[in-house]
Amino acid sequence: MAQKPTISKGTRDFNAEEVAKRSYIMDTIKEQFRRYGFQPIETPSFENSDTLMGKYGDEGDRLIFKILNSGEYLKKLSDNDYSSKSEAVLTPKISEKALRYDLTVPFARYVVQHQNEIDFPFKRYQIQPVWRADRPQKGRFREFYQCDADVVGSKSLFQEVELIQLYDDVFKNLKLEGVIIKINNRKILSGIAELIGAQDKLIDFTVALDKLDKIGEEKVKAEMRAKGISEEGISKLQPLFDLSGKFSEQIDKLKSILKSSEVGLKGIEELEFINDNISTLGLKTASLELDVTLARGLNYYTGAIFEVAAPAKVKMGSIGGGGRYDDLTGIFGLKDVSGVGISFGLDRIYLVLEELGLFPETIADSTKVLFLNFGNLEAQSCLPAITDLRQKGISAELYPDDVKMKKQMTYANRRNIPFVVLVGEKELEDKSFTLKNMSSGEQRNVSYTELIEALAH
RNA sequence: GUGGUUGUAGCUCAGUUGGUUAGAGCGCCUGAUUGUGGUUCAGGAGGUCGUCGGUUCGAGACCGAUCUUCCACCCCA
Repeated sequence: MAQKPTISKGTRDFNAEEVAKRSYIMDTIKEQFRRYGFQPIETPSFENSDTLMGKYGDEGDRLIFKILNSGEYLKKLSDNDYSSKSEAVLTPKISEKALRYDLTVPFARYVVQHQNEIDFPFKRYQIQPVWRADRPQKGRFREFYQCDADVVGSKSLFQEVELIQLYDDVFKNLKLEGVIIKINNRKILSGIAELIGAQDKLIDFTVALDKLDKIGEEKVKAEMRAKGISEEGISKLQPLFDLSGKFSEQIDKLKSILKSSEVGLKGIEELEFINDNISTLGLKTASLELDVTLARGLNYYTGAIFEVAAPAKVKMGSIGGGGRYDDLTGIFGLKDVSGVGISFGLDRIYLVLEELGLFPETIADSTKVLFLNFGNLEAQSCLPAITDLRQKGISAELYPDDVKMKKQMTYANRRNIPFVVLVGEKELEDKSFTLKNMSSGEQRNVSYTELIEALAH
C-alpha cells in the first residue's frame, strides 16, 4: 500500500463524537450570545492582505498565512524584485490575499464597509475558524475557532459589564467552575508609563510587565532596563509590584500611585464603575479579578482589557480574551466608533472540558432503532414502518445487508442504538415486530401500534 | 522564527552494549451460539519499526535530512 496520507501540521480531523462535543460548546455560546442580543454575521475565510497586514504588529504579520496569487505571477515581477531575495519586497507582489487571523479586524472592515446599512450600536457575534502560522503545541493550533461577541458604536461602560456577565453565563452553562476573568485597563498602563517617563515605550513596557507572573519581578525589571526604561522609572514601579489584596483595595492603592496622571485616573474610574456594577449584580460561577500586569499584545485596545484563565487545576493558556478599542474602524477610515468585544477559544474550552470530564453523557445522537435484515423479503416488509417512523421524527434505519444476526447485533451495540427490531419469517407471517431493548436485553413481540408507542418517548 | 523532544500492530506501550523469524495488553476477525449484541472460553489475522538517505558483514536501535507530536522561548485562543 502507498504511504498513508496525513493532514497538515496543527490541523485536526474531527470524528462524530468530537463534532457533537464541539457543537455542544458552540450551541451553548450561541444561545447566550442571542440572549444578550447579539446578531450573527460571517465573513470570508480570506481577506485582501491590506486588510490584515500591519494590524497585529510585526509578530502578527509573520503569523498570517499568505495565499499565493493565481496565474503566472512570477512573470509579472521585475528582475529587481525577483532577485531581491527579500520577503518584505516579494511577499506583497506574489500574495494579495491572506487567511483570516482573528475575527475582530475582519469585523472592523465589515462595519466600515457596511456602515450605511448598520444600526448603531451594532451588536454582532461571529463563530468561525481563524488561521495562524504558529508553531503548534497543546491547545495551540494553526486552525482553530473563535467565538466573538462585539458591540460597536457605544462608549457606554454598561457594555463591559454585560460582557463580563456573558462570560459568566456561558461558563455557568458549560458547568465549568473556577474560571477567572482578569481585567485591566489600557489607560492605567498608559498612566503608569507616563509616570515613569516611558510613554514612548508603552508596548515594550507592557510586554515586560505582562511577564511578571511567569518570570518574576527581577527579570521583569531587567527586561525593562534592557528596553531602555530608566532606573528612576523602574524604582517608581515598586508599589505596583507589591500590589495585592481585593479588587477595591488594589483600586485604592492605584489611585494614590497614579494621582498625578489624568489618563491613569480615568482608567481607574472605569474599572471601578465596572467592578461596582458586577459586585452589585453578582457572578454565578466565574470570578472577576483585577490584574494590573495584564497587557495583551494587541495594540488596538484602549480601555478595558480582558483575559479569561481556565480553572487553576488545568494547565492551559487563556480560554478567552477581549477588550475595548476606541479606534479600530479608524484604520479603515471610519472615525469615532468605539467598540468592545470578547472572544471564546472553542478549541481550548474543549480541551478543558475534556480534561475535567464535563461533557454531558448523552451528547451524541444515535439512531433510535435499527431494523435487522433477515433477507430481501423480510427487509422489504420493514420499509413502510421505517418510513413512517422517520415521518414521526424517530430516527430509524435498516441494516442494509442480509448478514449474520450476530454481526448486525454487534453493529447496533457498537453504535449505541438503543432498540433493535427483528422481523423474520414468524413476524412476517403474523405482521408483528419483535422489539429488543439493547440495554436491558429484554425483548417482546408487539403490534405496529405498540411499536410506535414504545419508541415514541 | 530559535532551542529541545517524540514517532514500533487499529489504540497504549515494551524491545538489553547494533546480532536469527520485532513482542505484550486492549481492540479486531472466526468459532463455541444456523433467530440474538454487551460477559466467558478457544483459535486467528494484522507491522516495508514516520519517511528518505548514510555508517556497518549486519540497523527498530548509530549518523544526517525531512515530516509529525509535545515542550520552552516568542506570541497567543
